[in-house]
Amino acid sequence: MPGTARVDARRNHDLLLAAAREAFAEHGTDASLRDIARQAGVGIGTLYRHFPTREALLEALLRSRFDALRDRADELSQAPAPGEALLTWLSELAAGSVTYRGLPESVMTALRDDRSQLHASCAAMRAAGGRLLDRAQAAGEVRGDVTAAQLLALAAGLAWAGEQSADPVAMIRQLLSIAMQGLATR
Amino acid sequence: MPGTARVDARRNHDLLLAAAREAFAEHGTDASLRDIARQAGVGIGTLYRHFPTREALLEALLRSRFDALRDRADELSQAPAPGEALLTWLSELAAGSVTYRGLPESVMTALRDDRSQLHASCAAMRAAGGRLLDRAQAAGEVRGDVTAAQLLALAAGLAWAGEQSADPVAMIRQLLSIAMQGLATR
DNA sequence: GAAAATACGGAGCGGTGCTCCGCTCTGTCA
DNA sequence: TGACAGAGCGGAGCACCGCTCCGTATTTTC
Repeated sequence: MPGTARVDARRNHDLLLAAAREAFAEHGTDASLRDIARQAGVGIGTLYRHFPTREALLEALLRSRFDALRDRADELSQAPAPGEALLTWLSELAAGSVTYRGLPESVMTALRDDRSQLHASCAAMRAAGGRLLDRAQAAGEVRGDVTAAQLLALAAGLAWAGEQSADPVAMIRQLLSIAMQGLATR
Repeated sequence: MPGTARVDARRNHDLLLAAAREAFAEHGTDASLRDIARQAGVGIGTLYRHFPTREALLEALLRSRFDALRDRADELSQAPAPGEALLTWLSELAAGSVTYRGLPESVMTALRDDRSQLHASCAAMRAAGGRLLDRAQAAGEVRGDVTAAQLLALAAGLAWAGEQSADPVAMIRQLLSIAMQGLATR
């Protein structure tokens, strides 16, 4: 998309992205889209033309991060200890969830709705996590009765619980510790 | 409050409660209050006079249930197996969370804000769960580094994850199974 | 039946997401 | 360089939201 559009369009695109990043960071993923347009110095119509849905805006902000998480999973699937690798990946996944309040909900919604602009990158990330899970299960280090969807739901649930707490990072770490012990075989 | 008010007031109170129960069940805890008033055949002002906040409405609908859960915890604290008792209680807690979508969030919000009308009953329930937890920890059946607040956050997080899934009941059961194994000592 | 107390209802305010369309500005081509 | 097609812009407008405020209606009391 860069280069192919008019220069004013490209400029507004970038201004909107910057404003959205700030607004989501401050007010969570349900920040006012009007405020974002205002902050970008742009009309509300312009925002909707560049990003027809809120998911499209989130996708533009998060795609690279989700892709990185997917690559990270593939990288970790070469690690010697499959169980440890899964723990590492889950930790990084959960850690990233604190950037925008409401992000776990957005991810779960995107996974449920394949028309969502966020769907593709989330699904790719889940698939990569699933491969990590499969390997840990094959190695006998993780309970066999757990699916990738459940794993993602678990991570999202813990991240959500963190959001609700006074110290999200500490809460997530503790809940993750419990969850990992719960995932281990017997 | 029953008997002490005007008969029309008492009637509208009950109509509102019935409409709210239905609306929350259908649309979750963030159902439109205007719709609830409309459904009750009452003005929006009347709704706000009877229930000044959404939490007040929820409290009226849930107080008895929370009280029952508190009593249940006290009853279970006499059970022979403290760990099993905790599992039973958590299961019942999580099971109740599926009645209204968004309920886990309401509970966590209420616990965080002691001015909320829901706060008292939620806090009492958490305290009762905490006693159950203490006993399980004293018996050496549950990890010592877990607090009542974390336990509630965990339960709410799993319930929230269930809400996001296609089959909430099955998802909650599975996540709870993982969580319980994670809570057990080593 | 009159007076006092209480409750009612909805217009109205500022906010939201989202659409639609007249106008502006940019890139292109003669 | 100047004109023109069309891509891009912006905000008025719609329907909804939570919430307040106050003139009116109803119930209770005397």
